[in-house]
Amino acid sequence: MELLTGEFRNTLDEKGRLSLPAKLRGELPGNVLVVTQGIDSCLWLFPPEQWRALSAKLLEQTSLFHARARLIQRRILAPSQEMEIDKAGRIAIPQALREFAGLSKDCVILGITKYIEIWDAEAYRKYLEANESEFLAAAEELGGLTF
Amino acid sequence: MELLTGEFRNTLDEKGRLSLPAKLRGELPGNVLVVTQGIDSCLWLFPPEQWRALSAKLLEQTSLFHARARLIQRRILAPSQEMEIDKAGRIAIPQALREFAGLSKDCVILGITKYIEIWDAEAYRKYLEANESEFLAAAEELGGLTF
DNA sequence: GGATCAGGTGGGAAATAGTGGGAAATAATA
DNA sequence: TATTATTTCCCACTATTTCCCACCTGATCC
Repeated sequence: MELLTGEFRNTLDEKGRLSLPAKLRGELPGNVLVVTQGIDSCLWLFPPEQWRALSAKLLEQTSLFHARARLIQRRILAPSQEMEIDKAGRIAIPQALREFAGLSKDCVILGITKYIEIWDAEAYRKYLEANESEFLAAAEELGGLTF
Repeated sequence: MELLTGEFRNTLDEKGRLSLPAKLRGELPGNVLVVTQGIDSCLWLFPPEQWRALSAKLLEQTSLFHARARLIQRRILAPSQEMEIDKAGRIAIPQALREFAGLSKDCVILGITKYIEIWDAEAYRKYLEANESEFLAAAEELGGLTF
């Protein structure tokens, strides 16, 4: 698996299906992805292997008897579902997740090296707009990196 | 049994029955679940095996002679009931538990890897809303997890 | 330029899941 | 014991999901 990258724009159809760009699909190990709620209003898609690694780490740190742990479990682990990529290269996004991310028709698909994000196009535009200055500040902090 | 995950939204009918999502049902070992009061206003559903393990651990740590222990026992162990899943894939939620979790018509069903939670939809929305900043703080702390 | 191909989109039909409700069985009440 | 209420079992309707195929569009190739 090479690095998953690229920004794409596809449409969610009436049945809640979204085409994964062929460029990304080509880099995936199989035809199954784990879809879950991201932080910020987007969805995260992981290849099952990666997800197992991440969720195992999360589970280690959490106990049913700590409020914070329950919050993490409910917010990240619980919403996750394994979904199969159909013959046309689409995944069906479960309804609860569609609602969470506010997906309507136009979606943005981001390849972020090891996982994929899905945003509602409009929501993503607003997110970028709202965080532009924060981004510039973060970039300043990276100043130490020489290039 | 794989991991039970996914967030679903089903409706409690007039007779107090709730469909378990097929996705979750498929991962369950049998057709019996132990239902009990959870922490926060939700119900917990365990496969009998898991429940035995958890309740045994709870009992070990607790003594009849400590007030706190009795509280744990009354709050978690006592309300538990074994319920059977009917042919249509539903479980009947005992009235006392329905009241505890404030279940009305719309319910949220969460698969949390080893057990299932049931929430009133509205109550869950409020819980998430009330804890959003706590969640973001917790997520920041997870920053140590490399991925 | 026209044919071919691949990626993306839409939709019909069959199968499955979720929901509601009737009737029999059981339990509770007077 | 008669009556009422509750639970259980079963069936039926509806919505959703899944599977499959067809179409459109833009790029490539001859």
